Amino acid sequence: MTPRADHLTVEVVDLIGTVVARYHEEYEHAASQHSLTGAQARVLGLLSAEPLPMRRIAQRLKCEPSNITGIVDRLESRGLVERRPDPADRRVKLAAPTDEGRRTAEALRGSLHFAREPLSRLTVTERTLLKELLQRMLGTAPE
Amino acid sequence: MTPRADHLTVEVVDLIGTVVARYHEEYEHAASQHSLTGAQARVLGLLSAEPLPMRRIAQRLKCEPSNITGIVDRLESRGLVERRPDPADRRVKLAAPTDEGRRTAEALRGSLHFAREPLSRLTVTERTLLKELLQRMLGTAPE
DNA sequence: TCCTGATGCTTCAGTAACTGAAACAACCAT
DNA sequence: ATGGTTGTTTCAGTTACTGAAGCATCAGGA
Repeated sequence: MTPRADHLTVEVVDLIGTVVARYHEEYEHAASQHSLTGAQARVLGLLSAEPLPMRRIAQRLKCEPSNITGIVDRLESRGLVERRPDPADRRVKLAAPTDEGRRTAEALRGSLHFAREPLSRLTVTERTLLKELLQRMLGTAPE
Repeated sequence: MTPRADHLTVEVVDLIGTVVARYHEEYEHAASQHSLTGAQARVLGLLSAEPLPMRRIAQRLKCEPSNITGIVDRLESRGLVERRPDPADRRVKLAAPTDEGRRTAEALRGSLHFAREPLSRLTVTERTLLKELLQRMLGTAPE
């Protein structure tokens, strides 16, 4: 009963691959419309929710902290992000979006077509169904 | 009737974002287990289906041809890919996997857990449903 | 046949993303 | 205070990527 590579599963995986590719395309496109790289857009998006220490950003993005230094440098030199001291720990630097950074992050979210265009082909019932299937798949289903 | 940012849609988009992130993680991980970068793995995967001119690889990966030169260079220097002349057009070079390249591509496919692990949480009926929803969403539904 | 323009690949310069090691400051427990 | 740990940066080195320039080849006319 081990469906090593049954036809249906392969088809679904292929579809997910297509979704991933399209999502990426759109994300990079939206980012470059605001003169950001994908990595910069991801960091800015994270920070727009909440200022974070460098180290946490690296954890979220699953990369080395030394990498984040450079990305935040570039965002900072463009006035989208600033580094603040952490009052609780003087080793830590908190990266926080500036007002302009927040505006850019907002605009970025808005230009992400992926939210609207492909999903608009589904009815509300179908969207709910899709949501539940994805939750089960990801193991994040509420019990 | 423009669901600008209705709650359900946002939730689904978030879930898709999670799927995308997890897919990428696994892909990069699988690639690095074979000492390949993500880009190299993608090119090798493409070629394992069929040898291709540089130009076509660039189109598929949506990047500049000059970029592909470097990636294929690295694959070639590791003996996974070779460049052959195209008998029909002497300008063209076909990139084709070597035997070892084919074996590596095969092993890579095998170590892609994403195919099995998350989907195994769904029943056959659910998988079929998911397939249909994704097809409709991507606009590739068979009418 | 000889131009001429388009096409396919590479080379080059320049930037961004990334890793891993080393350095430094500040933290924390003894 | 000592010493180990942690957070950030710096540095060297690799890969991925773009855009411009160059070279060879092709394909269509005059």
